Amino acid sequence: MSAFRPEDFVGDPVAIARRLLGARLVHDTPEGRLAGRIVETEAYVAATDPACHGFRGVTPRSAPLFGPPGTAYLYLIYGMHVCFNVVVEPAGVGAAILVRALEPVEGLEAMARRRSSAKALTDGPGKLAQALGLTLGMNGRDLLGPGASLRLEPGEPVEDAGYSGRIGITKGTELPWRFFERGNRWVSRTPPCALRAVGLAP
DNA sequence: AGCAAGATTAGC
DNA sequence: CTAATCTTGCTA
Repeated sequence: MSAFRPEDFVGDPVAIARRLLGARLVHDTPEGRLAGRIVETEAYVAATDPACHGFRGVTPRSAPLFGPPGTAYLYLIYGMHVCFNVVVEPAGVGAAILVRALEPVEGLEAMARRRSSAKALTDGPGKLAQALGLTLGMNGRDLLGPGASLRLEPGEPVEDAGYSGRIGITKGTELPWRFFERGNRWVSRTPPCALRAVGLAP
């Protein structure tokens, strides 16, 4: 596989979230190329999922979420952190994969500058957005075009993946829609409640 | 028009 | 454990 096609992001959103592990998120900036391997994801689906921003239909904020597959959907959370998602499913459906963690691959120095820290570069949704310089202005962009400065590229599939309930939400916690590469240091720690919610712990 | 909650993070 | 910080979307 040389490049993603829109149809790679159509199908079961949960399966796509799992499959996205190992793909590369690349941002070409004036200071150089910033890239990371996706090691933690979560699926959100408007139709059935109360935690999804599109659950109550299209709103000004969630509009990009209803775009075509391979679109970027970014939003501001807690008034200060940007979160990055990849839209999946045909236009109008409203589903996306939140990228929660990256393993830094290229441009570590620039990432550290943006983060003003050498550690904790990309081990959280807000942190990776800051490290890669992702902003709300990138909302609605196509991530699959070969010329896109912000793009998604296929990578080696992740063999050893774990799953759990999604983190940091209050609705839909029982859905096993979070995926991560086992043993990767950039994956955020799984709270016990996220395991219990999906029956993985007593 | 007013307000509570939020797909988080850093710092004490 | 809690403050920070501000937009969104509901309720009136």
